[in-house]
Amino acid sequence: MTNFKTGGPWITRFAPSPTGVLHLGNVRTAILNHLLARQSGGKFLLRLEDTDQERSTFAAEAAILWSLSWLGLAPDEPVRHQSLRLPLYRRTVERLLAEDKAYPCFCTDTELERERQQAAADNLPPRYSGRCAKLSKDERIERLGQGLPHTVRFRSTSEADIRFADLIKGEISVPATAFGDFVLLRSNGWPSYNLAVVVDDMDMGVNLVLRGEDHLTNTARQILLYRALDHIPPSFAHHGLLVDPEGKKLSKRSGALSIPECIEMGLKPLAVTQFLASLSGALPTKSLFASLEDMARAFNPFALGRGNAVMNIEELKSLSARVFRAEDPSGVVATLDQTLSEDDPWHSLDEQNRRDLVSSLRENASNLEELRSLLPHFTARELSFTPRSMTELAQSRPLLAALDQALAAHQPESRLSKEAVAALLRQIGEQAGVKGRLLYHPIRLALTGFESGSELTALLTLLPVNRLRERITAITIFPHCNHKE
RNA sequence: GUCCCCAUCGUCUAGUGGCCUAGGACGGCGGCCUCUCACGCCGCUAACAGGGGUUCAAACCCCCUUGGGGACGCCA
Repeated sequence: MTNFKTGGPWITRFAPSPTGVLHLGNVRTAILNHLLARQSGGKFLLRLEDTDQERSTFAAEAAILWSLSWLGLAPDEPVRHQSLRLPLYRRTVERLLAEDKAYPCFCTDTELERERQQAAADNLPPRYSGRCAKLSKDERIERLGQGLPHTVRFRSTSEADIRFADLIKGEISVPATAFGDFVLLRSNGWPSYNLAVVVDDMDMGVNLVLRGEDHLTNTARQILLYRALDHIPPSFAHHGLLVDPEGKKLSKRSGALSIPECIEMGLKPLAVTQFLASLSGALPTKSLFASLEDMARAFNPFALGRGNAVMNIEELKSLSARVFRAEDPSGVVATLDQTLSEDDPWHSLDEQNRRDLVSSLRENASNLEELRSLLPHFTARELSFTPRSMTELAQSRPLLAALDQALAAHQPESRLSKEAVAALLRQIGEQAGVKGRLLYHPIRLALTGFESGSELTALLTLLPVNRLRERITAITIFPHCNHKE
């Protein structure tokens, strides 16, 4: 039997319909397909299922492609559009028609709707009755001749249950009665989902279909189609769905984040991919990965979980913060170089200083935005204080004077070493007769304007001596009061 | 309603009949570090849904119950 070990290399695909933005549920499927293809030395393909003319938009298509590229999920072959391959689907349907494996159906929407309501009232499954399947050859020719609008349906009457070995779930059995004759070609000439999927997966050489378990019954339909077309079906693997903390279907407010929203929140793409893959059980959360390739190497398809996965935003955020703190600071430095306004004091810092600043501040931030908001602690030209802080500073005047004096002994342009800072703090602490909070807190306040932040000794090494003294002088002359409190 | 799938700490999971007194991660709680917040480190917490079988032995195999999810479109 084929399984993740004996099969492969896997040619996988992600096949979204361009009808909206990608959310975490969709993306999980894409990531799993991508990692599996990479891990097995196969290929990851991308196909846009834009056969619904009413709902598909170019804006959605662009957003999807953009989101995938943000995640780093580039396909190995050009993106395929189903809307560009209509003749292929049509030819396939004609073949099935000729072999009497499909038939035209002239039932109208209202007729079908009435049937469904009747079935519901009778507590029967809402399925197509197969009325048009029984039409005689002459009746068919006559109606076709009249140019009546019609769909083409597949004769799905199978006497045996449809069985297949799902690579994640194991043996699956779908009863032959689970669905009726389904539509292959709509009355507007466009293919239905099931037809297009089968034709394209065959044509693209896809050998593993990995998708959400909401497609389980579609799989049975598709297997029937493969048989009708004398083609061996690919392997199938169905993962559980993403659900909210209550176990309900993921809704907007329960964490159905879209990728644009993830970007807005400052989440790291690698964190999103790792989180989603680990939610499926196929990747550990403990270690961090440097790249998607790294992740693919560690990816274990055997561990893919069968059940649903509960979306936990806090866990995603915490993973993202870890990723953010672990990456090389130069990327962040470069981003700040480009995005901070030209007159921002940031640009007056030298390269080493900028790196040190980022490394230090990052410990208190979980993403770029938070880091950016901490920057003024160090770079602001003028600090402002609350009345309460000013009281504390006034009381600490002797201490601050001692600090200023001690700083005067150092080169104005230089930055202090950690050791020098430690010695200096000890010295002025003794001089002013204070220690602990009474020593550190006023200094932090005076130098940053904030009551909390990164380690004080690191802080003192980050600014050149003259800047430190400027700040102390500023508050002893006339500090800015923050009236907002 | 019918059919399908799923069921281990709060969450993601390890577990494929004896290595299970059920392991890890995240969270929570406590502590250490510490001027603060965060990071980091240490410790603790907490689960086999219930009931029947099979077996010398069951988290693991079978059945039932319960709970959850999904599917039943000229959407994908």
